[in-house]
Amino acid sequence: MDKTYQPHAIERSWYQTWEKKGYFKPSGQGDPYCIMIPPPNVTGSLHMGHGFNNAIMDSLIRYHRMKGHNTLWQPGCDHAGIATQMVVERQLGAQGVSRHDLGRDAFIDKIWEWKEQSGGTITNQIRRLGSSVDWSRERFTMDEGLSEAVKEAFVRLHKDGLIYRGKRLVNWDPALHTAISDLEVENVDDKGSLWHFRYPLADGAKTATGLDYLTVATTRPETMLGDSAVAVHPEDARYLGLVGQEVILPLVNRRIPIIADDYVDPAFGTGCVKITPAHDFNDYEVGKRHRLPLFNILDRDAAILARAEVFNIDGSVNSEVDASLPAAYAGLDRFVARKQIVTDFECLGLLEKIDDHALKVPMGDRSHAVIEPWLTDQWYVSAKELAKPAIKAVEDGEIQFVPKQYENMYFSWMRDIQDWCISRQLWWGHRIPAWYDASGQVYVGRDEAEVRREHSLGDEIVLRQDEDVLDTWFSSALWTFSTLDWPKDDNLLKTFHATDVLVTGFDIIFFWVARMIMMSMHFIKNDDGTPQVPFKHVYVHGLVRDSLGHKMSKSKGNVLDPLDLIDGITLDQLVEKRTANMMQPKLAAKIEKQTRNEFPQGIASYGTDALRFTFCSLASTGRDIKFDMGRIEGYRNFCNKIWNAARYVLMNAEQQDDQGNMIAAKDCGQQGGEIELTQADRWIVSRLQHTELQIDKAMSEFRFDQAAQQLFEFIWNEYCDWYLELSKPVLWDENASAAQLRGTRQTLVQVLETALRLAHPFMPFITEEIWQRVAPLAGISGATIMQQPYPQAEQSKINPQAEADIEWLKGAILGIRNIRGEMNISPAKHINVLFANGSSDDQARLNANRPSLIKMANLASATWLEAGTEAPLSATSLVGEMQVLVPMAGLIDKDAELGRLQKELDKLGKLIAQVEAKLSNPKFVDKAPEEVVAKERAKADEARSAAEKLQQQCDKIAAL
RNA sequence: AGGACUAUAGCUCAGUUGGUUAGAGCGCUACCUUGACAUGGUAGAGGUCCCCAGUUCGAAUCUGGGUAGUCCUACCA
Repeated sequence: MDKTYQPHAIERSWYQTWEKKGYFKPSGQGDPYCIMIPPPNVTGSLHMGHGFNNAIMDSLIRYHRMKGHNTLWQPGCDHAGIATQMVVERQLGAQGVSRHDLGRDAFIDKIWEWKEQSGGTITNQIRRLGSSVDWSRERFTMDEGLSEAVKEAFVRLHKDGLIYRGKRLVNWDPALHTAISDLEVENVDDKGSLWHFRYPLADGAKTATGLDYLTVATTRPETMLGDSAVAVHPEDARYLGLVGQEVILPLVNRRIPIIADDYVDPAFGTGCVKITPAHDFNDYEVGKRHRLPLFNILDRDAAILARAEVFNIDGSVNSEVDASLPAAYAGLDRFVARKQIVTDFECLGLLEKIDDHALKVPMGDRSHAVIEPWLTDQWYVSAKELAKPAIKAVEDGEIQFVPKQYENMYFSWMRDIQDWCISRQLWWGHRIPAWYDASGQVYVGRDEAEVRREHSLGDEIVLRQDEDVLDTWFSSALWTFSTLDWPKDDNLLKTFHATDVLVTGFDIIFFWVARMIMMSMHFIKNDDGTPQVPFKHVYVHGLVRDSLGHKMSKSKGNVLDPLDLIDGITLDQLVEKRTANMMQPKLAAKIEKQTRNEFPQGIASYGTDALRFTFCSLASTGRDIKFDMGRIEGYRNFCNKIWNAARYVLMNAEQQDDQGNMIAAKDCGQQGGEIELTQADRWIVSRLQHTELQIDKAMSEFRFDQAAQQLFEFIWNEYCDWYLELSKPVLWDENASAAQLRGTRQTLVQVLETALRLAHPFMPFITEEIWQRVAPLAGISGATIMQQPYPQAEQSKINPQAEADIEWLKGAILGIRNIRGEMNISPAKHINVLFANGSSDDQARLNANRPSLIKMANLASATWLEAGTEAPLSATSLVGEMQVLVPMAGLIDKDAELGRLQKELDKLGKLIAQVEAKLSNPKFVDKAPEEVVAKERAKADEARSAAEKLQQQCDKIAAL
């Protein structure tokens, strides 16, 4: 083995081997365990969030696979309608071609081309992350099978009355020319204005204060062209008499009524609200209540129409209204029209004032265009009914969120869920399985033939399929079962559904998690006919942020590619990567500066295992993680530590014990005929059992950080720091018996072999690489560590006596090292140490551990001082009652030792004061549980006795 | 506007049902190339657990109120 750990030398080849040999496929044996990968966008590339997500899922998958489960990790990608279409349109745009130039079919072909070309990026990244997904079951939401599932779901929901088509206000994205759902709208803070317009009263009417106009305040002047009323609060005394009368809408010269509605807040602005039902969601509701006509004044680009399209609120055309708009605005973009209209009001003397106003502007999450509420025909899923069982499943604990607080977020959204607009005016996606005849009558079916058959439509009737496609999230909502061959075959579905855990970020709980629950429970049934949940647990992890706590995003230029942490990247390459293809090239300079500042040396190569271990160690309670380069470097060092520990073990154990002398793993820790175990051997085996228990506990609670921590501490602080060192005096002892040597060698091997299995779910590559060399020494044959059983603690191997003995030994060594370190005694100096005032147990322990003690504390001698024998003047450390004495002569300065003792005494003094304060409080003694009081008493006694001994020592030295 | 979450060492974070001398990694200081490892070893320094009240024998932990930050949902024209 190389002297240092070189991750790139081992990772790729192991992954290829695993994949080629089919180790990622379900074993077909044991209880099923299944995770569905949250499908990344096919044309994107994985970022740190995916790396985090994958690290957790693969840890769970490998853990359960080793536990003997029939394990499936289902991979795949999402077609990501809008995002993907935008990417390809942008590419075409760079060549001066629009999608309309190509036409629908050719454009879709282009997207497929791009998907073929870029889809490999993600699968390569998933492989590099070591994710043990079953590639043979890889799915894409636009695959034929999944497309069938989408059609099936649509048709059935429609039959069940849960999908309908309707003309309503939707969030219209004027840049992308499509409707989007509420969730795809981001409300962004903006500083705007509140314009106060005067609307003259008709027919000479006057307000209570004698004015001949009403003043309305608006943030969107241009929509006044579509006003169909002015509303006041029904109890607003100022305007009571005017309700039912009319105002003349300026510029348009339309008479519109003054209505009374609770919606109006009399305290805000003037208490008069212009009502534009076709361009505002609240006004739409008001309009519905008052049966007002809707004046649609905008086209799909959000430019002003020449003539308003007029509908009543029920969608019928209102022929009584003259709907022509002032010609001056026709064709103007809404923001241009806004300026013009304000100017025109001013000219008419009808602009009262302009106030600054903070508001939220709705923006499309993809296009960042200002969203326009717009009246169109769209398809909707009616969500209320679907939500009911989905809410109940979480209430009943059939689905559990981890951490639990996310359940509240889920409930609050689900209990107030709105219908879901699922149609999109895009080309890339699942075409809606609906057909129209010449009169506009709509028919829903799996295909045209079915529609004709079911509705007895002859060939003479021309049918035209709906041009629209479905929201990407519609197909994603079916992911847990559409990937398992639904609706064609329920074999896999019966085995792996409900899946075990969904691992995801909180940002898509509404988009995806909630909808998966609704869809699964509608379509999939348990054996007893009850609705089946898609997964039993939802593990919600936080976002990965940069070192400053900022969200990573391309436009900020602070994204990290997990592969760059694995392989490393030079500074120049990183800058190049972050500033290439910028939407706003101006930012490039800033990003470059920031990057050069944060990574002056570029990024070193840390390897997959270190990256994964870092993610696991940071995965605590669902909170966001600030990615800290110090952590990954530390865990790369941890890998190196494991690597070198293995080198040491192999160096000592290879070609030493043939198979005949091998003890079976299960006997490790027991005294055998040809094997003699030291207390250190029993100790490390005992500590290993504790570690196994704690890791199991952590995994059952999704506490990957604790599992990682346990592993780290066991391997580094116990196995490497102590056990390996304790093995040296045995292995290097010329007088050691063959049985003792075997005992230690085999404990070294077996604990290492077990620890590798323990660590494998978190660091798959290094554990496999080393295990291949170590397993044969442990008498284990097997092709891969992946298929070995996960270590399980055995109560019989927990050995409190051995643990106490080694704790004693550690205490003595630490005491001596402390004196050595504090007193600046050269590490090269072999010193003589005396042990005094101890029990017979102490004496026995000294005798049993003398060689270890001498080696690890670098002593010349360790001598038991018989009672009554005068000790030379010494620096002192205590192990319980026993004194460990380092004679000062020629080594230690008197004042230095006094200083050191005083420091100890100060510490003890504080402790004693603290504990005695408690104990002298009668309320504490009376009320606290007895064992707590007893513990405090013992603590006080121990501290007092120690202080007393150290004080004596102090006095003795001071007296010189 | 409502809600959630966060605040612990210089930095990144653990800290279970209230009882720990409040921990880890990184960084820092000193010493050390000793036959697994300098991607290392040994020893050490470093904390008013955001603030204020309360409950309790006892609070980093529970309650209330602040402060600061992050986020979600809804939204007043």
